[in-house]
Amino acid sequence: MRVSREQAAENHERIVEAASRLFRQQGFDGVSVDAIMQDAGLTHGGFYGHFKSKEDLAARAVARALAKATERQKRYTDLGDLVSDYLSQRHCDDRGNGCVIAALGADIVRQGSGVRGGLTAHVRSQFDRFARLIKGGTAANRRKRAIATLAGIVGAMTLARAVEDPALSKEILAAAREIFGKAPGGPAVGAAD
Amino acid sequence: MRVSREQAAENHERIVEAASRLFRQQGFDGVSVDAIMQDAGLTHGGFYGHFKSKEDLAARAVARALAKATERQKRYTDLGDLVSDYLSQRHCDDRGNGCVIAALGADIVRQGSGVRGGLTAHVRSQFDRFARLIKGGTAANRRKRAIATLAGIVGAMTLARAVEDPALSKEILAAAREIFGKAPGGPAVGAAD
DNA sequence: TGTACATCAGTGAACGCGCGTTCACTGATGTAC
DNA sequence: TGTACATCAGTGAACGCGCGTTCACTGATGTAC
Repeated sequence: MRVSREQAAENHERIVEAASRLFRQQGFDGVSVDAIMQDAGLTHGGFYGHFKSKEDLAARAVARALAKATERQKRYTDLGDLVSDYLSQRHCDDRGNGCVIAALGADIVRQGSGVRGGLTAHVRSQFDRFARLIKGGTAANRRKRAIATLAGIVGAMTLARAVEDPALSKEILAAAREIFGKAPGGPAVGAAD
Repeated sequence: MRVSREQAAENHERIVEAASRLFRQQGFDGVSVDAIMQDAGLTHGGFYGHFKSKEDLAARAVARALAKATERQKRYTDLGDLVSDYLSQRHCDDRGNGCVIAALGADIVRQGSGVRGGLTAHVRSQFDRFARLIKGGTAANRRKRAIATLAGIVGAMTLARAVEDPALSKEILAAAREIFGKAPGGPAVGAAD
């Protein structure tokens, strides 16, 4: 049963959205093409009319999630606010709609160039964005602190999700909010607090 | 063909070692029971004489890797040295013998209690170890800095491995070595550099 | 605007394959005398 | 110490299953007149 071109385009979007969420929740290998199509309200047979392969969809789904993240971050003018929201309990509990790097982490290195290339560009732009939000010090110092800050919040989220004990998880998030909210590693000029 | 009890025990160890390495290299889902047994020089049929299930082996393999990591870290008396070695190019290139958290990262949250419980205990002891190596500040401050330091090095390794560009990867490692080698977030008492 | 036909998005059965797991069997090891 | 037998670690064929992917088909959509 053919559908209209707009309907087909809408279906395409729904598949990418479903994949983007499900991959982050359950990993690339933890979600089948059939599960994605069902989530999008379709049957699995139509999949290859939209995508070359599951890997092709993975690259598009990751790109979609990264683009959304970039868009969402544009509203922050203060790095501390960004870090606080990133390290929130809500983000920790909602893997499907959160940071791709924290959700898929080590799996990314095992993916094809479609996924890894998109992620590399995103990481680069994140460093630039963070560096722009950091005050004081040389440009080189701000860049190093930007790198350390992204690494720190990604690692803290990974740890907070990995541990079984909710109290320990909350402690990790709180400590990381405190330390990384200030973009650590700046030259200790003023020596405040 | 029955083998001696010592031989059987040795085989058991070899299976755990192989799994420990292969899981870190290729992820839990990326390695089959057959591949692990072949790597250990055996055939797949004997697997269930040694382990209840693949998940059971995963828990033991992770426990083994974590125990080895703990043992290896006992030699460090300086947190900066530990951080430098952790963030070395060698560790970045050798996932199979490196940090479990950086190698399996987000996959851990999707594993059973056998894997997650072991990891939780390990993370706790790592925080204690790091806190003991940090000088200055209150105990509470040292603990927060210990948490931030572990998060930072885990996240930096995850990022350095995820990006496709080797130059960017090296830059991430270098920046993180510089920032996290000092256990950032301490009270700025002396204001050195 | 209305009709006739070509197009093609989506369906669901089917494919080969590799997975985790089971099991009857083998033959060297361990034990009892 | 030597012999006879029970044990059991490891083998390899086989299991059911779910996976990614293919394909003949359907029927509403889009197009040409």
